[in-house]
Amino acid sequence: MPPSLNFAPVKKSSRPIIPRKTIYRLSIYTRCLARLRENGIGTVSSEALAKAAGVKPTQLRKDLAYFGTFGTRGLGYDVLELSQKISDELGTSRLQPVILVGVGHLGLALVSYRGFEKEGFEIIAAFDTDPGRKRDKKISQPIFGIEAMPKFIAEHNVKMAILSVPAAVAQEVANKLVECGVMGILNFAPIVLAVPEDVMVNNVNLAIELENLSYFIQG
Amino acid sequence: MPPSLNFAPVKKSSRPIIPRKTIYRLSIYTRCLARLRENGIGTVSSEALAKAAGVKPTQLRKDLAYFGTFGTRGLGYDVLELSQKISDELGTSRLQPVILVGVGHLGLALVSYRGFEKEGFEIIAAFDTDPGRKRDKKISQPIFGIEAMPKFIAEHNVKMAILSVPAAVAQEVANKLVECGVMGILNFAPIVLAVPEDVMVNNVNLAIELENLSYFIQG
DNA sequence: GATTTCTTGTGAATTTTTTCACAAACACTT
DNA sequence: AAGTGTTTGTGAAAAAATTCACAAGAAATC
Ligand SMILES: NC(=O)c1ccc[n+]([C@@H]2O[C@H](COP(=O)([O-])OP(=O)(O)OC[C@H]3O[C@@H](n4cnc5c(N)ncnc54)[C@H](O)[C@@H]3O)[C@@H](O)[C@H]2O)c1
Ligand SMILES: NC(=O)c1ccc[n+]([C@@H]2O[C@H](COP(=O)([O-])OP(=O)(O)OC[C@H]3O[C@@H](n4cnc5c(N)ncnc54)[C@H](O)[C@@H]3O)[C@@H](O)[C@H]2O)c1
Repeated sequence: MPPSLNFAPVKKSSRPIIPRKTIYRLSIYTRCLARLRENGIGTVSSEALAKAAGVKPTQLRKDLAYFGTFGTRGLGYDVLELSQKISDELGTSRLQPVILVGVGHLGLALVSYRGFEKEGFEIIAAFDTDPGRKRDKKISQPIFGIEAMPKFIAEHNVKMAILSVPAAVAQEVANKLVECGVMGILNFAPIVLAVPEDVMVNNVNLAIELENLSYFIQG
Repeated sequence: MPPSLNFAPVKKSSRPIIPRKTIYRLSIYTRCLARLRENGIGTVSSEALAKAAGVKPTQLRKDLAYFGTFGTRGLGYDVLELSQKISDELGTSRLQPVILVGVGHLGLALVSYRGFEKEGFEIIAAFDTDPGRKRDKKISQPIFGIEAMPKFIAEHNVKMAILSVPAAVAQEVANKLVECGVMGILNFAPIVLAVPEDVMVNNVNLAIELENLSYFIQG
């Protein structure tokens, strides 16, 4: 789930193998820690942090145990230090360049969203078959024609892309991205993309999320 | 899963207990089956369908085994029949009314998206503190002030909502939704919502999806 | 400084999920 | 109608993830 929704087996070469679900939760923990920090809280127990993150305390501790021990018994975790350690582990200490392909209704909302920068990402450019029509909107990133993509990806060493084109062309565009060297795709098109196994796809399928909700609420 | 991103334990009263991940996959299977149907294919083996869905054949068969046996040995599954059976199980045979709260950049894209209807959902109305400003856009649903929400939910028996308001007010709006009787929330705000345990929240957190991608591609 | 109170870290137990392996069932061919 | 080739359905095994339970360590209190 999202979570959920992404099942591909994951291979990692170096470092200890950390379960994918743990990685998701680490992301959640950093966000909870950020809020604690904003509120001037310096120390937090696994119980309190777990509650904020919506998980059990033992799970939080187990998750952290995969890559180190950071707490002080009888006291808890130093908020700042733990934030830093998780960021280091996730590799989000440095900003990652991301491109977006398909500047339609959804793509435009994503491109104009200012929330990603705070989280360590930046959509540095967008591409569309019909780029001209989008220029009037007040967004800061450049929008290029799709033919400019290969050169751009190479020059900026782009490794991640957001794919928000119609389903009918999504596979074809994904192929092009892979060909250009993109290793991670966040896919909004409601299809299962076929990619080489060293390329990772995370799917965001809103219809499936709704379907899932509807199943579980009607017991 | 993305999905992926949703860890809440799930209680279901009646019917056999089907794992949450299986439910997600059932949704994927129906979509693959729909494409097969469009291509005029009447029968499919677990191997072919699993490949299309990006899972292993034995997993597909196990998933189906949770609620019945629909295949013909030596032949495979009838595409139409299996579609129908999964839809029945998921309860997507009938259209579910959904409302959206927070008609901003993202909310507008979602409201104007015509893809949900095909999937058995319909955003029947949207709500915002500032509804007037949005009216000029060419969308078919009505946009109401937030104060009209309780009455609307009650009258239309709404059980699911999409939440796309700023993070700062998301909890407050979620509380209101729960109070009105909403049982399932698809949450786009990057915070962990606190809700009663019989209310289900599916989170879509794009920054976390990107973070996750970035972790796994840099090995 | 001894004692009490917390809270972590973790091996073991449990639960859940996935995969294996193969008999049973059916289709298709001749 | 017998024989051959597929493909399902499913118990059993394996793997993965979660939870338990508690010893060990550190702080706070007296
Ligand atoms: N809008 C939503 O709320 C929403 C919700 C769920 C899923 N989705 C999915 O997200 C995707 C985008 O949805 P949308 O509503 O923004 O669609 P859209 O039609 O508004 O936008 C698609 C954009 O992709 C561009 N495009 C088309 N072919 C292209 C190509 N070959 N290369 C580059 N760009 C190309 C088009 O010019 C257009 O700007 C679709 O797959 C849709 O199913 C959208
Ligand atoms: N835009 C994106 O691409 C994107 C990406 C990831 C996450 N998100 C998240 O989605 C949410 C919405 O993002 P956005 O970019 O559309 O924001 P936005 O500011 O464009 O829109 C928010 C809307 O909510 C309305 N609103 C504010 N308070 C409200 C209340 N109490 N009740 C009802 N409506 C209220 C506002 O009037 C506005 O129309 C945010 O939580 C954001 O973090 C957005």
